[in-house]
Amino acid sequence: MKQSENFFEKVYEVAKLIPFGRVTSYGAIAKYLGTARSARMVGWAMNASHSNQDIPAHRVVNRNGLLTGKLHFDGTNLMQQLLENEGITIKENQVQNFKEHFWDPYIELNKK
DNA sequence: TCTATGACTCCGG
DNA sequence: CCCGGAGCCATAG
Repeated sequence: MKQSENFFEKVYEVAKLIPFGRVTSYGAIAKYLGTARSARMVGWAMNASHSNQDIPAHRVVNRNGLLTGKLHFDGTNLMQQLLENEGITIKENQVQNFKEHFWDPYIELNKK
């Protein structure tokens, strides 16, 4: 019970730390949280983030930069528009130059 | 208590 | 290079 809340809270915390115009992957967050094999759980946490609008879930995509969670947003292209609004180009539900926009919490938050 | 499912990833053919 | 299957772990039914 408490652990799950802590897990969710951690996911939210990391999600909030994602810089403007940057994106990361579920696996990267999971790795940072110490549950690298639970990338799916990160997605689950995002699903629960509906109650926390402060969570920029649109900045979280799969490791290919694919907007897998796009369908989980209200609109059909809301996620894409939010990202494009941050200067990120989306094509075919995919983040262009994903490698350049990628933000790895495990590295970025650790080296500092 | 057990089974099914998923906003993922990795590995093999 | 593209496609399919298995692993992983937490939540819901």
